[in-house]
Amino acid sequence: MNNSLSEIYQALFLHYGDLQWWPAKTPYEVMVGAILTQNTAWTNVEKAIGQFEDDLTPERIHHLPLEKLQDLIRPSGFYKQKSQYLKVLTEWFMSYDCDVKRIQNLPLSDVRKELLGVHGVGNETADSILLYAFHFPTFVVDAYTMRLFKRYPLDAGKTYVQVKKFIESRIPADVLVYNRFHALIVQNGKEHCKKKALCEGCPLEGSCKKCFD
DNA sequence: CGCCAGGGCCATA
DNA sequence: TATGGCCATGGC
Repeated sequence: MNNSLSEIYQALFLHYGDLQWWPAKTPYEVMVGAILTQNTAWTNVEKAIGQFEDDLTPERIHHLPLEKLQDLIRPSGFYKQKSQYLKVLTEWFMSYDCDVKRIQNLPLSDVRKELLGVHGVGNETADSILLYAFHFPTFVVDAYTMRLFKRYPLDAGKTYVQVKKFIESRIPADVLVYNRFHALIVQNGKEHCKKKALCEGCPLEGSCKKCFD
């Protein structure tokens, strides 16, 4: 990965160190968190997941009445939609007997297409589940990533898939590296690349265009 | 009080 | 392909 994209990775890695995601106990908890965190602060997701008191399983969600499920996840916001999303995503998982290894034996592109067919699972949620729950080498693009490449002098493309392909074509497919890079982009984004650019002290200061959204 | 967070769906052009 | 409205809570 000898290109200017790797310079971003190197700069962030030197500054922040070896960050890792995803804070979850089981693959299924990753899936749930991926839904609950949609346009939502992670602190709110933690409150919602905490409501389950260490009993967060596909079987429980499957049998829980919709209203009860909504009560539990309310702190994460958008609870009416997300309760539906959790239901259908859980159905999908159960259609594989909740067998992660069985899913991992399928082609990445196939699983990705299936996830995108689940109502409530878009590009980022699908990639988050693929990478963090199933450990497929797929890169997760998010709002911070899009923002970074709008401001950085690299033509990574305009759409989600374009930016994703741009990165994946320049950085070898590696679960650990993709995990770390995404975590670094988000950490940096929280400090320096929100809607308002806060470039002071940013490890990319000087090479970034500093343009605004 | 307003802004915004680790999006996605849907209608519209 | 690309906007815009909508969904909802909690931290700051």
